[in-house]
Amino acid sequence: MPPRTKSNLTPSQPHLSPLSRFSLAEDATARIRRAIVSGELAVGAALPETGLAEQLAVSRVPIREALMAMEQEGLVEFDQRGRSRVRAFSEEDFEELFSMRCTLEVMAARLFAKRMTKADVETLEAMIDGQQATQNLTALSLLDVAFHERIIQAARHRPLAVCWKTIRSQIEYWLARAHRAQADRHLSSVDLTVPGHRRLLADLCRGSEAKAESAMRLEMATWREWLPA
Amino acid sequence: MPPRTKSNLTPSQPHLSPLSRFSLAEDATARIRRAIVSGELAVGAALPETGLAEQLAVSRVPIREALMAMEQEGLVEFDQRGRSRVRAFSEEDFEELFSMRCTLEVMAARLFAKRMTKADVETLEAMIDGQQATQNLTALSLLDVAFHERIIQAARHRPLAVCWKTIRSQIEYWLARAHRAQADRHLSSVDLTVPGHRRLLADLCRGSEAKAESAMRLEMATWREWLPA
DNA sequence: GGAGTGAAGACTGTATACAGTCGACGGAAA
DNA sequence: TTTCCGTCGACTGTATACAGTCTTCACTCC
Repeated sequence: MPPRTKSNLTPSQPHLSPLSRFSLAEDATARIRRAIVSGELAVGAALPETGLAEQLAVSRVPIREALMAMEQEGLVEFDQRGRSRVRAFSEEDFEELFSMRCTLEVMAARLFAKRMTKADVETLEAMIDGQQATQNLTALSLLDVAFHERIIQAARHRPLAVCWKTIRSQIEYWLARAHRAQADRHLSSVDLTVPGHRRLLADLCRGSEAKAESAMRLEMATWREWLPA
Repeated sequence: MPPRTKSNLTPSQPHLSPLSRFSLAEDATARIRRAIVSGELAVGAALPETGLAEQLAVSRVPIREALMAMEQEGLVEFDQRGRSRVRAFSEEDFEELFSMRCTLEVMAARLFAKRMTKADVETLEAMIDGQQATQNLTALSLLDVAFHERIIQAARHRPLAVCWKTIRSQIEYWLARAHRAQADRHLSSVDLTVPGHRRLLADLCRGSEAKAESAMRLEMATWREWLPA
């Protein structure tokens, strides 16, 4: 690295994206989310602020923020007294989650068909290639969700993105849960996911809202059937 | 009130709903929300935690919670440094809000057609009667939103209710804003709202999902046209 | 034995204290 | 005059302290 004097630090200095500083609250949120999605924290487990603060070696303040964020994501629920637990999902919860996802993703598909850019498509293609190269099931499910999220981002619709955030973690939870339940059966899931995504992307790119909608409905139905109850 | 001795306090004591204790954070949220919706807090105004805490005579902790909740509701936004401001809405924001509302309410209408109970319908009818009796424009707009929220509650779909909560306050904001802008023109809005709601409710009760959807789309279109940009 | 009672512990809600960052402003040097 | 630099003030992020509530459980009194 060349020696850098003050005079080298001009405003036009390129390629130095600002340091991203995560707060302790954000870190705690990510850590707790991962613990719930992975099953490390069992369903119904109590989440006392003091205990979590001790484990994560921070004060209760960032933990409180994290728990409130996780409630918004639907992974944590509070009782009347303010105590939080890992949310227990019922069969009905899953059906509701699925129908909500369907509604939001169909809306996203129509918007995508109208608004997509070349860069969007290239990014998505690259993501599919990344899925192709994956053998790890957990990683594949995360990439799967990330792919759909990218479509929603490309829809460039702020309220839609906010709504999506309220169900995204729950979808990850269900996928991870399914994988844990029958890791063996799904070893071929790459062969299922990748062509499905390629076809979906191709249909979304035709520019027809109606075609985009039906393609997304097909993708949703596939996901629904694939996922055990 | 009859004198009450300890022996009268049996578990079967009726009609004493538990005291609802609002936390300072909830109170602060409601107060700040009202201030933004009513225009008391101007668009773009800084919302320093210290200042709000002083005004509301609480510490910064409940204020922080309130601001985070308001961000989720879309009325407050944070900059990179964590400072919050009253969100500024653009014309595009309004269009996005409207299309999101349309998607969610159509979904709710279909669910309502399937799941409504007699009690739901009676409640909604009573709400319409309440609107009929209103002359105050601000009160009417709140009742209008409450009516639609009641339909969504009757849809009994948890993720849908969560998504609705992310846009509800923004809708109230736009309605209040419209009323402030042209309070005179809308003195006849009762005559517009009440029959519209009656017709909507009647169509939702026919039990046909398709009819419910088209009725709700009509209601949304009416709202859209009625609301100035 | 059973119901009432009181003290202890666990936990949240709220307040206060502390630390670090960023921007504004003003003064000094080129 | 312009630029650089340092100080100050405002504000957030985090930690710690305090207060109040609910549960539990043993104990006492009937």
